[in-house]
Amino acid sequence: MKLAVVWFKRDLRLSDHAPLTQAVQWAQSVGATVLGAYLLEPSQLAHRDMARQHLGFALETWVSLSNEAGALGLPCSVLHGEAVDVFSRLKSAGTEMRIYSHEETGHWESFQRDIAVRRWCDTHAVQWIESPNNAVVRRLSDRDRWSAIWAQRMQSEPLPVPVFAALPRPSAELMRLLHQALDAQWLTHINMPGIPSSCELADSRQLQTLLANCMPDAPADKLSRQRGGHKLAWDLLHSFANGRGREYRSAMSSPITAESACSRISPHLAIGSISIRQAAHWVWAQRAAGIEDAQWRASLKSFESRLHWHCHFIQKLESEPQLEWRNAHRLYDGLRNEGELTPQESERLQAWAQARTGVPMIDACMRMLQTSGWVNFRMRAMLVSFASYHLWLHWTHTAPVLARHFLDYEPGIHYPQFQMQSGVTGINTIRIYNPVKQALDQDPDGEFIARWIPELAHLPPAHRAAPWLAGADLLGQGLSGDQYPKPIVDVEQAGRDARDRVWAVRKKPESRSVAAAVYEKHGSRNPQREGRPAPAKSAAGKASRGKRKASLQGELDFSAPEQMDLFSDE
DNA sequence: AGTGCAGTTGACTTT
DNA sequence: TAAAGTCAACTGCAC
Repeated sequence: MKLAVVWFKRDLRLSDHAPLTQAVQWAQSVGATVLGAYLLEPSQLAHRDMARQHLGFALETWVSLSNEAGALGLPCSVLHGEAVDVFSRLKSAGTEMRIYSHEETGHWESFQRDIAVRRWCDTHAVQWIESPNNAVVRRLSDRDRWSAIWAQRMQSEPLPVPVFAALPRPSAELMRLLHQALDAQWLTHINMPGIPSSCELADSRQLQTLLANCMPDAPADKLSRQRGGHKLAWDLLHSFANGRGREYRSAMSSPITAESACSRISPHLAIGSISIRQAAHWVWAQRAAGIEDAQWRASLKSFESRLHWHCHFIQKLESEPQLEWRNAHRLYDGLRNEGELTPQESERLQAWAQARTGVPMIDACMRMLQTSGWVNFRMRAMLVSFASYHLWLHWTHTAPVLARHFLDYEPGIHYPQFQMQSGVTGINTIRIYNPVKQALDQDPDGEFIARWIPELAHLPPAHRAAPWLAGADLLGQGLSGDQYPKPIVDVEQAGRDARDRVWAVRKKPESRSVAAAVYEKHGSRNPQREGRPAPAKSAAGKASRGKRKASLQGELDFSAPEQMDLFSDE
């Protein structure tokens, strides 16, 4: 008896899924049965970055995949247990087994889990065939070549949903063996005739027990987060194209306009209900139709570049998984406290995480995130900047907090971004966001602050960005410490202090050579972004400045590469 | 009309 | 997708 297990990880889709396609091909050639499996692994669910919303979104996506797959004739099941354990049980059903999956770029524990699975497969005569994920390259030796690989991978046609009809149905004998091997409680809601459907999955007592064990302290799922399922992902792209995204490029910066002008497909990309290649082909199809509107054209271009950057960041974690817990540029080690928090640090971390820093734009963005699981990129960068610079907290303490809040949490984007926004990569410009300036720029009417911090809504709009500057007469009218806190730091002073401390490291003579090594391994080689000569100016003084700049370009220019950063697609 | 000057703008540099 | 600082050109206005 032959069995091909398609191990779905963060690639919950049926189309453009190479492992699934390959499994079906093999199964047809040797008469094997294909089983689609989604694993709920206690050790992975217990990771500090995981929250119930992630599992909720994943299961919604899985249910839609599983129902469609069932209708097409592919049996799918959720299997509970550690990966090696689950595969051992499947193998013990006496099958000749193969595992098909994508290469996963995840956090350290998933990396270790994959090593363990690989070792188990090698010693148990099980073939595990992994396919590359999007444009991420395993064992990339030369960063210079990466952009070309991205283009090559993206340009090939997305794979269609395989035809399952010709596959042998799982025999009663196989089903009996699987049930026996997995034990009834390990095999949940297989989508085959006569077996309960998966729609009650998220409410099942089994799952609640599992969650209670793995995430005992996790807050409840977010009620107003986006919902999962590949159909919803495509709906988002359609509404984006039908007007919502027209002003994407100019509207993505303000949290007010970004909410609807951004594509919002990022959670779907994170769980893989749509592939980067599918999204890229969608963009190109829009463009092929011819675009009259300059604004929409610019927005689409902007959107496409984010698909590129998505993989660019994940590639960093793929190439150096230690980035999850170690600075890219080791000279920054020890700058902030990585160990146990002092009581003061702990208080600052709590205030930030609980949206009571007393700095309205920070707290407003954190509250939006807490409620919905999403805020636009610029505001995410500001939240990280504030924690890392003004509050002087090490990113290893703050990254898990936002990981649990981001519905679109993607480890490969999250950690490189946290390092970048904390100024510890050495190859990126140090960006210290001023939350008061951001409030005035992105929320000039104080509308966003009033929405998320009703305690401040009675203040005149001009005072909402920095209520501590408001006169005593205004403060007396109900704005007091017991309603909305005073700022826990002096924003101006803390920003200056942080800048001085980070630049002190950056200016050390040995810093430059380490940065060069970081750039060699991780830096962006996008020719459109880098080494572009400044446009020549006519005036003599400007020409001489231009010349000076040009002469510097032979050296490693730390400000040009990596100028464009993002947490996720917006 | 031309000059001096404070204030503004924009390009560019520094941190 | 930073923010602050520098510098020169420009502007509006008073005289």
